[in-house]
Amino acid sequence: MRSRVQKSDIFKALGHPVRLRIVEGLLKKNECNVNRMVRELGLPQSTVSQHLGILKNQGILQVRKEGVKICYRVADPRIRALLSALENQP
Amino acid sequence: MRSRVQKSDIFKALGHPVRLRIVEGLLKKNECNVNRMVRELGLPQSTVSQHLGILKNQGILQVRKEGVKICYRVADPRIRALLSALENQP
DNA sequence: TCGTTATATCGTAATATTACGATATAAAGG
DNA sequence: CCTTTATATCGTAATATTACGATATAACGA
Repeated sequence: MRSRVQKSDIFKALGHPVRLRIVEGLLKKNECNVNRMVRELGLPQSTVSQHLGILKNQGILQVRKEGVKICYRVADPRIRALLSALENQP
Repeated sequence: MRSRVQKSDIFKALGHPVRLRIVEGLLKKNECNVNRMVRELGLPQSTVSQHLGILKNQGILQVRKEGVKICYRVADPRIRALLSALENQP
């Protein structure tokens, strides 16, 4: 339940370089399946899946099944705003 | 120094409920010394100091000495934008 | 100088996270 | 049914974080 997710949990979930790369990639691509992320990240499948699970649990990502493939996308609209807040003003 | 801080490190630093409370309090008050934060947070002084150190190391907080007291404030202008990005429409 | 106040750092036990191979599950195609 | 492909979960060793008392440091006032 996203209502039970604390604000600090959102930050915590994004506070890992791999997870941040996943989220940024998804914002760019809109949607991506696990295997493609595994290839692009160059990390073991179990590692990527574990990170995806964390992001999903915080309500940051959302899942859609497409046959055998599982496609992830960013579910929380605040995430894009969050990241662009870091890009701007040095 | 801030140039070496990864984006995910900013999120990581904010990804703890106590540190987030500290930062939010400082954004509200503009500036605050350690002892006052200790009183307001109701946590041991060493615990608060440890969290302040983490926030300072990431360039999120900045320090000013005022006699014996050490006053902290938010140094990184992106932090306010970051937090308000989370407030709005979920 | 001494005591007090304010803050940081140390030491460390408890807890949490991370990475990753091994294994499980489940859909699709033959 | 069997195999392959895609993904999740398990088990666990290594590592990191957390909380907090104890201790150190440093400035101030008496």
